[in-house]
Amino acid sequence: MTDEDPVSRYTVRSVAKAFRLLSMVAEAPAEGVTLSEVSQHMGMSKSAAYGLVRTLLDADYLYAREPGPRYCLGTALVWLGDIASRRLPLRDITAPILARLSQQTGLTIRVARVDDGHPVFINRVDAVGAVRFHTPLGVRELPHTSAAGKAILAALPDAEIERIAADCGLPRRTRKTITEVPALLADITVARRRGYAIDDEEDFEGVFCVAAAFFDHDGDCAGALSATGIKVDLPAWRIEELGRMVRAGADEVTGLLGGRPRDREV
Amino acid sequence: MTDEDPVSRYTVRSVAKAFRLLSMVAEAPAEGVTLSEVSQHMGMSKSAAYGLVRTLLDADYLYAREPGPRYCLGTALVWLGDIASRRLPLRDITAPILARLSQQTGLTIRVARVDDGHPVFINRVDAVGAVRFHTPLGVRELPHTSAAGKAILAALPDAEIERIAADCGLPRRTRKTITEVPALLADITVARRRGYAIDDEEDFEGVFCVAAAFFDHDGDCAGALSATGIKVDLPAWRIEELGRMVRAGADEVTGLLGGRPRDREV
DNA sequence: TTCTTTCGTTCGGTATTACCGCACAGCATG
DNA sequence: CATGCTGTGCGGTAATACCGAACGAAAGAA
Repeated sequence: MTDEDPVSRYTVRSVAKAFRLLSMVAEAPAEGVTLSEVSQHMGMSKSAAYGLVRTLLDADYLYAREPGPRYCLGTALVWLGDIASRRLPLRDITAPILARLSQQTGLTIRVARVDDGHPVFINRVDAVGAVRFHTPLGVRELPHTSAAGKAILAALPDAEIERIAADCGLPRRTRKTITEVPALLADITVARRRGYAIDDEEDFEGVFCVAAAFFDHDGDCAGALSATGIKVDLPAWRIEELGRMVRAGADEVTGLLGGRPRDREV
Repeated sequence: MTDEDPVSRYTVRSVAKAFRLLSMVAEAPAEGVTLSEVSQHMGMSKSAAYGLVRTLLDADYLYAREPGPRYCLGTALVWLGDIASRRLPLRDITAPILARLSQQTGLTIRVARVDDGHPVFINRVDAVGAVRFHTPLGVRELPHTSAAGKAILAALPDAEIERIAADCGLPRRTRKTITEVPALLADITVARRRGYAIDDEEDFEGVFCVAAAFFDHDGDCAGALSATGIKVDLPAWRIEELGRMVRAGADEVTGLLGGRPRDREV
């Protein structure tokens, strides 16, 4: 066997397998998975899967739900995830601003940080009584299908945008997703002038987002705030108002970061 | 070597080590840990620690913060923790009640589920502008030092309380921690009559908690709601009012669970 | 009922592997 | 310059995690 690419020489394979297992459980239905499903999806014998699962159970990374047993994500992950998210500096700084925007707008407000041009949402505040969007945290999202992603791209030079677009390939998510680089650049040019970016059903049908980026002390984009709602609830005048509010919130974050906004025309 | 107790025959040791490493990082300062600290605390060579860390980095369970590199908990844990906590049935049910209580009281409201008589907090809503308590989620807490723990104990027969007390040994946390079984039983008897439990600086100096339990369809205690504040802000009349509000919130949760409250006198 | 299937669990044996020791490179600091 | 830290690489070997087979139990079919 001379496979070198899939894992580096230094990768501890058992650990990588354990993480693949956790990802599999995370992507499976909430009821959990059975041991046989694990062994099948992981391509390993039942006894090997059993050992892995037992290890995860002992560490509370999984728990067994009767009947079945069906295995679900355990409380140790709640613990680690809580600590990890609390330690993200952006989260504490932005939390009160998220809460205020959520109250003012009655919408779901999220904050993303930048990861190589891609947005990674790190916190979310659902407005009371609002529609709940099942948006994951801690995942690198596509930059061209979300308002936050486009707000982040807008802070980069066009050449950089083209590089990122080439990397991820602008996959289609809905009928209205922008899948061509020129159209993306045009949309971002408009966003730069306007001061906020818009996602008009480009990620999910019927869902509308408004987002604005904030900047750190180097003038680099550190992330974006976004407001998410149902399109039918958002006439043009409301979007304009939302854009101003999100823009103001993002500028406030920039101030708290001790940052200065980069010139709009990059 | 004939050690059998520390790990069962089915434990995948590398994975257990990876989890110990994550716990270590979680308990270390927020700035992260260096490779040498890892190898020391884990009792393994630097090269072995390097392999583990590389594996965790590749999976985004850790990320390297410059300078140093110092290793911190990564976004994959935010992702998994978010999914895990969203899938806890109690969390969705109680979320709006937490938000309402937090607004009404201006305090931090938490919800715990039961794990063998111990409370495990699974969600928290900080009131805007309130003091932030650094209370972890997803961890089995001591039953006798928190209001939530005592509210949960109050739903158990005295014999069961004595067993749990013997298990964890009632360790002291502050000057006012109850460390003797008779005093604990007396405190819980009062809580049963009153309808809510109190933690009067028994876990942290200066911190006061009020909690009430809720019940599932079997009449078993499923968890508790608690309100946490600074003692100097809470005169007796306010505590009484808080107790009524928390009790009402917990009863509401009981209703949503399709449950019926167990008879107070167990 | 009885047969059949499928589940989770357990146990040796062996091929795989993860670890230790050592050596080297990049930075700081003295 | 020397000296103390880092993190990074590479063999060799002891440790190990995996496979395959088998068992008891439970669920479904005849």
